[in-house]
Amino acid sequence: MKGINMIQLAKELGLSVSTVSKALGDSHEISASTKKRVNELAKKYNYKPNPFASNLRKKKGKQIAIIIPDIVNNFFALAVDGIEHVTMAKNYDTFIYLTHESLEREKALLEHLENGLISGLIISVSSGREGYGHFQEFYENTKLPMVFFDRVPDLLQFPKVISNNYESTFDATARLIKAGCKRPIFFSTQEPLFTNMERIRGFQAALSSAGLLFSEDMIVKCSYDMDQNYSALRKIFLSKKRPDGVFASIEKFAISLYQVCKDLEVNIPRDVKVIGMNNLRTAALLSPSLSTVSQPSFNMGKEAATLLLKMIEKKTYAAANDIIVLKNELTIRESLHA
Amino acid sequence: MKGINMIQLAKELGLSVSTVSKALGDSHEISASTKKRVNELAKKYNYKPNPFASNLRKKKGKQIAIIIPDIVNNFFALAVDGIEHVTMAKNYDTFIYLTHESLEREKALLEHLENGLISGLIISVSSGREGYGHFQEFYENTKLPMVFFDRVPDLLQFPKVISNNYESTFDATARLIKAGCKRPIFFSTQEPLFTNMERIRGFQAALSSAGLLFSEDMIVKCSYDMDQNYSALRKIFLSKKRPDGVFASIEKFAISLYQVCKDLEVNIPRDVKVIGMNNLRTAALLSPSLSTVSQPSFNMGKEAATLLLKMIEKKTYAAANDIIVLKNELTIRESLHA
DNA sequence: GTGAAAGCGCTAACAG
DNA sequence: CTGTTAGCGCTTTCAC
Repeated sequence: MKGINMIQLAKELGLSVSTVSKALGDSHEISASTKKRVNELAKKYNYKPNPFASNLRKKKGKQIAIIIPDIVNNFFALAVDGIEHVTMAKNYDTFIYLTHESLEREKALLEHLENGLISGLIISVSSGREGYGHFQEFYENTKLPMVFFDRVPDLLQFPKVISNNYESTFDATARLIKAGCKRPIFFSTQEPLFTNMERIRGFQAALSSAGLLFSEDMIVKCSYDMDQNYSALRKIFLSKKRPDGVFASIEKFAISLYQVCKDLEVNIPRDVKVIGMNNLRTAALLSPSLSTVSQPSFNMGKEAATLLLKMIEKKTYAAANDIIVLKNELTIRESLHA
Repeated sequence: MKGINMIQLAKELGLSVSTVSKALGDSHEISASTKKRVNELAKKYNYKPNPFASNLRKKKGKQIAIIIPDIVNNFFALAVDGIEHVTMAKNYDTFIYLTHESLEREKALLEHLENGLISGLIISVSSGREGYGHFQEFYENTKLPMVFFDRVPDLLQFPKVISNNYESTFDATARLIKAGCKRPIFFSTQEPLFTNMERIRGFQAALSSAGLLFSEDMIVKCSYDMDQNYSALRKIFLSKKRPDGVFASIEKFAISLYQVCKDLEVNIPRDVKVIGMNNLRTAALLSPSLSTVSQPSFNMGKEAATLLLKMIEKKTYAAANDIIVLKNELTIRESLHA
């Protein structure tokens, strides 16, 4: 029962392997009747073509990979959901790899994937600290279709799916200011990620357009480590130059902030107004409810996967410069009330 | 540069392919000096063995699969994180498949994976509605190592990683009662999942041990659809026989409940006390902060993967009856204050 | 310690 | 419409 192969099938049918192969591939050069016979016997024996053999022969397969920094983050979880949605529909198998924000890990992963395991790659970058040479190199070595989403290497010529970070951060910051903030700060990642840079640009532009002065210490580099983050924020809120508004660019950051404010009895929104960039379903249930800029994560995943599969199946050419921009959504809640 | 293979390597080295193969595999029958030469040239050319060829030849590979109902759920996201933690360390590639609670999808997936793509499987089941024949069948057909976690098929003889659902639900329910609840209810999944059954058992036992009467309508079957769920809960809280305590067995359920209570102005914890089974980082920040039973999800994933890889690498035999039980953690917060 | 040869299961020319 | 043949790139006897 286990491991019946085409040769045995062919033998039992009194046909040649190649005929069987073509029949199973629904080739036009095979008669309907043989196709039927072949398919029936294949089903009877629960025959499944060996993907290694066929991939080896065809020099490609229906496997792709996702490389993301983290899965315990609603944004990425939703994106994976979106990706899986389309790969499943098209019968692709999807590998998942997590970099945990480690550049080393990301490089090692790409190098590993040069072995030809996959036919395409969806990536959200872990860091821009040392440039994106490894992606370029991967591409040179493999010529594999790659699509980036959200955290994209801005300087590289690859198809990308992003959301309108500049505009939405501009709008959010404007709301912060409108609600009375004179000295809002921006909780930023430590790495020079394009996504984050765009948001900072939006933040700055909103300040300047409201006639407020921007200073470097308005950008607070946060850590992905919750404990470290907590201490750093605590220090800031204990200092005399306490901020009166916060834009938290990452899901985790707003959570840390809420904890700090709770413990220090800093009142949100009276003492400090907050907007968080995230996709937490619980945002509306926090105390106070958290105003959010949420990204269309599921759809970003879907778009990225759709694009990738098109490239793999060559239904589209030279997608290399495609940039798909989706819209973020601003939801004002209690944390921003004047 | 792209696609150099062993034959070319061998040619350039003036060696035979088999020698090169053995050298790269660090075989004892190859001299240290040739090994060195081979490895150096391989590195120089960035040679990567073709996994399809080697998998085909060896009839197995270093790929495994995860099948889970959902990734947009902190429990599963954390479990995947735990799994990836160990597969990464051992250089396994990990496929991810989502069933979205669909039995059909689950069956189709298993059937697909009978093609031999993977060497092992980690599963959290989507439903027990029609038994677990498909898992048994998959095993008969493939003899592949399989490990179940959390949502496990209780009647099947496979290794499992679970947490102490009975005990922790018992304890949680006891706390609900101790806080004054006379008529607590249990928000349950619709499917007869083992996990859930265990929790219900714990719930019932706690009632009976406190001398309270159990009635069938204390078990409320919730939907995974948030909207549907919302309406159903709303109805319950508008009825005259309003519950005074809730144990929410799934992450989403507590969220829906909070929304309903907020909208209906039912006060938590005064009017109804709540404990939720989940791993939300925001539980402490909800209003009121949510008491939780949290599962050791990351570790469950780790244990499951560790066990699976051991089975694959035959370092352990007949693990078929292994059941690893980890402990859940009860955290009391405002939602339960008397 | 090294090499020759067979073949994993499949696909794709090419012939007929 | 069907069959023959030649590999895909690697591992593994078995000789030497």
